[in-house]
Amino acid sequence: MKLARSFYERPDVVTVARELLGKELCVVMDGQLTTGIITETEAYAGITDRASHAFGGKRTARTEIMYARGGTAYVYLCYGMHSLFNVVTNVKDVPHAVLIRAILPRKGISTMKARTGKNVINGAFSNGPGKVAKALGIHYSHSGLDLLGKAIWISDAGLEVPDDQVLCGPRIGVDYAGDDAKLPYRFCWNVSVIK
DNA sequence: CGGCCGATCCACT
DNA sequence: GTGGATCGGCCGA
Repeated sequence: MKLARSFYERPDVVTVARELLGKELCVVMDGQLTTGIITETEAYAGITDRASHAFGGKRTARTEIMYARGGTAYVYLCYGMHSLFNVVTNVKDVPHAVLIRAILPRKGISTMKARTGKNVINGAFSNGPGKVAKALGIHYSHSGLDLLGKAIWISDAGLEVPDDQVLCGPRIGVDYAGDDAKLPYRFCWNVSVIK
């Protein structure tokens, strides 16, 4: 069942990041359906969060998408070669977002393998935000798409994600953010217990 | 307009 | 564990 607008528009981005674990991210690109269970997320808490692109209320052509209403896709290019996919949360003009860092591929696996080439190492797959977007066919030009639309949406797969299977800790790659880099805004569902 | 840098990934040692 | 790839976005001049 597709998640409703109200799921994304809630005020606490950290809660949304936690609850996105176990949900199914579904994407139709190039006529191909690919989906995966979300296993790792990070919250970016808007204008007060030094690690966020919207820190200090900054608005640019790129970050403007973060100010859209909850349930919008924010995708941007990192290191000149990787698209990173985020879920915009909270109401319009509050630039909160959740980065999807890892998924467990579910449907369209052969399509994902074709897109990512030989990115299958030690049994892991689609772990890492750049690889997730690549496997799902998401490009930074897709930034701004509605998550209640027909290209990208998220479903409640009916999976239970108990607290004792969830790791919570600091975010990755945000050392530049000072004290905010230490905030426990990263959630990881321990995949080894899923099977 | 020039220069710096990044919410990363992979090959290689 | 480490360094290179690679280029859009952002800022300062």
